[in-house]
Amino acid sequence: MAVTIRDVAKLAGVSRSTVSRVINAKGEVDPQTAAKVWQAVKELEYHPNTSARALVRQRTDTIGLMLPDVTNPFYEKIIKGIEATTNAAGFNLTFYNTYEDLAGRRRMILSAIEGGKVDGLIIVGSHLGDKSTLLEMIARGLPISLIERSFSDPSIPCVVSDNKTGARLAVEHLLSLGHRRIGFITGNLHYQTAIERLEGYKETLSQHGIPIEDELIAFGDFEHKSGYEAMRQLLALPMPPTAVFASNDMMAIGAIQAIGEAGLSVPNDVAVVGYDDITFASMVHPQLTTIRQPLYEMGALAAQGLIERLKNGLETEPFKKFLPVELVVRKSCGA
Amino acid sequence: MAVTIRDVAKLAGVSRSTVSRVINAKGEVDPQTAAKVWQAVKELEYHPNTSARALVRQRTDTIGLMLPDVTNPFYEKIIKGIEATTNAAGFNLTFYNTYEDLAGRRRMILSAIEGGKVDGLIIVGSHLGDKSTLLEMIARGLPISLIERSFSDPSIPCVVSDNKTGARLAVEHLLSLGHRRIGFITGNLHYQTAIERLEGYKETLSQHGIPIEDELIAFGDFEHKSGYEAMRQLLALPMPPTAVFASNDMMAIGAIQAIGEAGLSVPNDVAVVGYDDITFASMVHPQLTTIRQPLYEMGALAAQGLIERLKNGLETEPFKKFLPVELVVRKSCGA
DNA sequence: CTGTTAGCGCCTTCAT
DNA sequence: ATGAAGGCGCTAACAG
Repeated sequence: MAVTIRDVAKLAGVSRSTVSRVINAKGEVDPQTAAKVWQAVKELEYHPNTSARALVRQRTDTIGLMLPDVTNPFYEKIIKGIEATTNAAGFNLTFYNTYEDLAGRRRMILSAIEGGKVDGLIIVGSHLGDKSTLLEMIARGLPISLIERSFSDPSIPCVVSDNKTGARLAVEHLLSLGHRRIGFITGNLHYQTAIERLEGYKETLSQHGIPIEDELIAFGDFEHKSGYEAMRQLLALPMPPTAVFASNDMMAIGAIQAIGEAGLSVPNDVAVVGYDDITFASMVHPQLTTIRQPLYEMGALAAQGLIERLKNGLETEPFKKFLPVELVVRKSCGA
Repeated sequence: MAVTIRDVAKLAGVSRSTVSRVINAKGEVDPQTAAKVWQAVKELEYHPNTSARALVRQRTDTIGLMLPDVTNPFYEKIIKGIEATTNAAGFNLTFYNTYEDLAGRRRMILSAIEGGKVDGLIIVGSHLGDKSTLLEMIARGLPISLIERSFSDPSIPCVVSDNKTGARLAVEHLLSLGHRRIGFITGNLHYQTAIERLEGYKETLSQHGIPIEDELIAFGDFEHKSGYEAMRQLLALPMPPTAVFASNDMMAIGAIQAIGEAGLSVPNDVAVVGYDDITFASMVHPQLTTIRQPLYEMGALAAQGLIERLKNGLETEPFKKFLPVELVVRKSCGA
């Protein structure tokens, strides 16, 4: 059996409540007794039982992070930002991979929070079809923070970045380099970010008096493979684009592969811009010109907001953060 | 307050123990009452409290996965293999990022298991300096499974792959392509895998009558950046290698970047072989020739072994798995 | 400053 | 087939 608080109490010659006071630094305790208790704790290598503690405290001090897939490189910086913040605040972090399973989402959220597995939840990048579930959860008062998904409803805490401006920066960069036939690879259009970036692309072209050609818009789903395929499609056009803006870096990397396989080179034959600035963007050759989202900061802010809410209860004002993005010029455009 | 088993009992007009029997499918219960209970469960959206349940059952049905950094792409396939297996067996999975913090490792393990956060632990790729901690934990009888780290002690369950043969396959492939000056980029030599791959490189060259030249061995640490820097160093040699074998794919990708920046091309000027076959290996351009470790399977096996141990107690025989690797020929060697 | 007491929500004998 | 009672390990009033 594992060592319990009774064992520590016995060894230290005090009551269980005193041990509890000492290890939780609550209430006044004679320094002498405290020392004896710590001594016993060390000697027995006592570790308070997490379940027992959570049960009586009615909180777990852990936050859940729900996203499609932890192992997707896109989430790296968001995760690091969240992790740093939760760690600093003394919270544990546990991951929930949804694998896009819309049907299971509602149950997952409920079982996580209502089942007392976590005190609150951070949800990243949810599908537009999740709308009603999300609204219901918020209406119930469940402590939830959203990243990359916003609602006009002011009661919903969320942090998003400026996707439209991001797309504009990308397109204008290519325009300034002299490109006029600029292809676009969409993300999965069931996601808010994908839609906003597409809108940004279209609006920017229009503003510069360039007609939008449907054949220059290829549909992807944010995955590497779809970027590769979309690029092949664009390359097969009678008049292929001289530049391509992909809705995320993974697809941009896929596009670069397709360009290379076609015997063409980046940026000489085709310029490529990505989106996100994931770690890999600067690791591939040529290094990717891209739009940087402040992913680490977004994670940190979402975590911070949730933690505040957890500490102060519902009286905390729900926050809405709208973060700026920036163009990062590297090698894939020949700039 | 969250709904508890009392609420369900009251609504269904039965006692709490009956509710417990129904939801856990234990003991005989009248189908009629069972139906009433399920009805109440649904109506109230009852979710059993995880802590209370864990406290009385003395188990959490969750397995911990301890690794340096979940967001490192190397772990993707291992994680997926573990996750699929634990899910299928009804276990939850929680991650522990160690960030190479040797000092904290012992405490993390103890607090996870002794604190009753997890029933058992899978530890991936631990530093050689962890030896005593690991041995101590095993000696205590803690349920732990190791991946990418083995001990001669038969009581320690571990799954590793054949690193020496992997290195041999890589070197022989380059040899067969006519290369004679083959550079090598080591991994972090505090890890078993790095040492074994270095040994494989040296032995293979010797067997083929090629002298080992120290200047052709550059030191890396498994990170992308170190591969880049090691390659620059090799390229600066009076007589640079015509081929390079990197101890993992991330460093190989870094090496390709350095080669490209030097105005040379892969595979025409320098051939490159990686190791691991992470997902990215086939996403970069040119696609990476590499040694495939059965990472998914390694994860699955480690999880399986741990779960068996958890179910059967200590009487389960500790397992040792030694898996084969294979050469995957793609584009980075010009084969 | 310290001990006693009473649960937290659930499962599990033991009766009935 | 069902209910009553006890306790998992811990914390938090309440006394003293």
